[in-house]
Amino acid sequence: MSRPPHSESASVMPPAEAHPRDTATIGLAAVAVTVSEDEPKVLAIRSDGTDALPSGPLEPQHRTLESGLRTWVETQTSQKLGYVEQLYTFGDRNRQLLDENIRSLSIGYLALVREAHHSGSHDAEWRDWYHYFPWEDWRDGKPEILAPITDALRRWSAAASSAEEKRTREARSHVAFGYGSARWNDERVLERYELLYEIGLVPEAHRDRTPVWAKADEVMTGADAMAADHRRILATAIARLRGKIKYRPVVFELMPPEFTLSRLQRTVEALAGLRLHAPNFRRLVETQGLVEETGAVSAESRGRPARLVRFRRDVLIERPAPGVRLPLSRRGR
Amino acid sequence: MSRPPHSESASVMPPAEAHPRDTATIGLAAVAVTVSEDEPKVLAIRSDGTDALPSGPLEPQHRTLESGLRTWVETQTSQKLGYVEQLYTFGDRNRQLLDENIRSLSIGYLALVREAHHSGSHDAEWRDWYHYFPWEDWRDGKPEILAPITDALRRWSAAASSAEEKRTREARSHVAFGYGSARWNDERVLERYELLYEIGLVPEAHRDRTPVWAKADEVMTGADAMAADHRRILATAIARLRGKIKYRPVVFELMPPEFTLSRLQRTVEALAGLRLHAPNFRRLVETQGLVEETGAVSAESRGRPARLVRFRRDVLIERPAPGVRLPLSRRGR
DNA sequence: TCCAATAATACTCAAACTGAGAATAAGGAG
DNA sequence: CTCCTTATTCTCAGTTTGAGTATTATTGGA
Repeated sequence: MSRPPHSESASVMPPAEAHPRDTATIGLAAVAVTVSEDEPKVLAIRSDGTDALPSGPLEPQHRTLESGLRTWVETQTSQKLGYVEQLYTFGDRNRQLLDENIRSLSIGYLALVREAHHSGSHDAEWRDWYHYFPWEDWRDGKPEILAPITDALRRWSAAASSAEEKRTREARSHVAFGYGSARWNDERVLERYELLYEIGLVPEAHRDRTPVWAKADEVMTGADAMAADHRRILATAIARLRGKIKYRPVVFELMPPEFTLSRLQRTVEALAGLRLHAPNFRRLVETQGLVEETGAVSAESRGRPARLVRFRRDVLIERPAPGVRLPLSRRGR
Repeated sequence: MSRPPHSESASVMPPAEAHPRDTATIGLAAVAVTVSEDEPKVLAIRSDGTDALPSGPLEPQHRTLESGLRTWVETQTSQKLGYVEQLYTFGDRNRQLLDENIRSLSIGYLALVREAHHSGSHDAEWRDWYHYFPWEDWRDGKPEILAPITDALRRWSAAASSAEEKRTREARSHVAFGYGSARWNDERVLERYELLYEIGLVPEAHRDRTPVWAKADEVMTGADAMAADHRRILATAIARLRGKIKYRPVVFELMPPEFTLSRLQRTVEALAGLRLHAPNFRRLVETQGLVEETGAVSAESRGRPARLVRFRRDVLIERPAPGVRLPLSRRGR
């Protein structure tokens, strides 16, 4: 009755017959992130109006999934990637089968890039990720685009067909966008995007012909869409990164070898889309032993010069799971 | 120069030509977890000696990846799955191409099952996951199998060809297995397994013909291997689950509708492989408002009867990211 | 030259949270 | 009735966190 497990290792299981019905094309898509001038940037390919992530199909000459991804990004953008981590494998949401028997999947990756290389002739560009998600940036207080969003969410809740349904819609809206009974949570990026998609406030939903509540003319303006499901992949990446900086020292993958604590703080703020309380932030970084003195001093700033520090490699060994917890400041909350 | 992004959505990009060189078979594999009698169990298929996870190839009739997975698990084990989450997509580690042009990937999933269904005629069985990872269970103090492991790790470090290499090996061993300068970290399950694999202390490494340091006769006894890369997938699942219970109320997916706090505690302990301090555990659960009184009382235990509680659904709304942080007890540390 | 603005850094304090242990409560078995 | 077992409550010191205030070191004018 039970079939043999999937034939991943031919050394254990006899290989399944290679039958065209069982195949799929694998897309590889990269969310390459850098922070420059205190803004989070993502590597995007601009063509005919819509932006896309660097991506391409997995090919036989790619030794591993990750090397295939690196190759695609390099050929498309001349950008070398540093830290790379797999995010998620997306099924073909709208079942756009290429032909009857072949389906397509895409594997999304998060990549962190220290030095943004300026692509010369390419149509690749580092773009502020808040162009795609303006509601995610609370560094200067509540983003203005949130007002029309919550208005629409309220109308959506009001349009529910039952009291039960209405409560569910309200609860989801509150949790996702942090109003009413709930607080803003910087990590719920994907949840927010998916809610907007589901309701139809985002152009992708209409383009994909998903059945939605909102009419096409209610689609939100002021935020850029992306090709295919790339904005969903980007949302996944932002969510993952925002979560991860809190328990793993990944921010340092985005910092130069030597940096000041305020530069570090502004980098974290850029990613989290939140302001932090400076004294508490430094206390945290210092007591966690995440950095060490270089002895040098930065001349960058107008005010008091800042000490230059570097990442302490050994924290990876010592601490169980060091990261940069977020000492929030009131502002913008 | 830049190629069009991968053709996931035909509505945006022209579909790439369906070329056999670009295809792959997709395996779906499930780590179905339950906790019964205070032991963490995983659904395994036993055949000819080696255990395997329920798994099978993605097929055209599967509507989504997840539904394909559910179908495979049900046909192979008659077990219905509750909560399901995608874990990771594994490339074919040993490049076992089925033929020249088709490669195989497998997508691993974590599934949580409240009530373990007892498969009658199937060769499927719920097995204690510590059979595969005996070193992961610290509930009764340091597991005995750790002694031979750290011995081997020390020999491996000593066998390094340079002082630099030696230090790296020591650091990795210490971090992974929590001795020397580092503490045991319950979440480093995958790291530990991969280290053992890399060194060759685990039979899979020899079976896969990976070049390893250890000779075949040094392979650890007392732990069960699995087919293909299934033990790696299981390690990924355990690591994910151990991490997740700390910030999301997922344990409740494994609990019956009503339960006692000590049952809840023993479930968490089973998953984390650690003992917790009971008074602090209840304080945590109560102050987080994760449960509510049912009014009823359990007659189960020999001592004082325990109150029955149930999961408070609204915590999903209220709290930013509630979970069960682990108030460890000294014992076993 | 000195003052204002600016940025970096240090210090303080109350509130909340944690780890640990002791103490008490409510049953069952003998 | 007493001991054993498990559940539950309390206490307490130590640590961490959020928030505010103060101080220090520069630069750019007035």
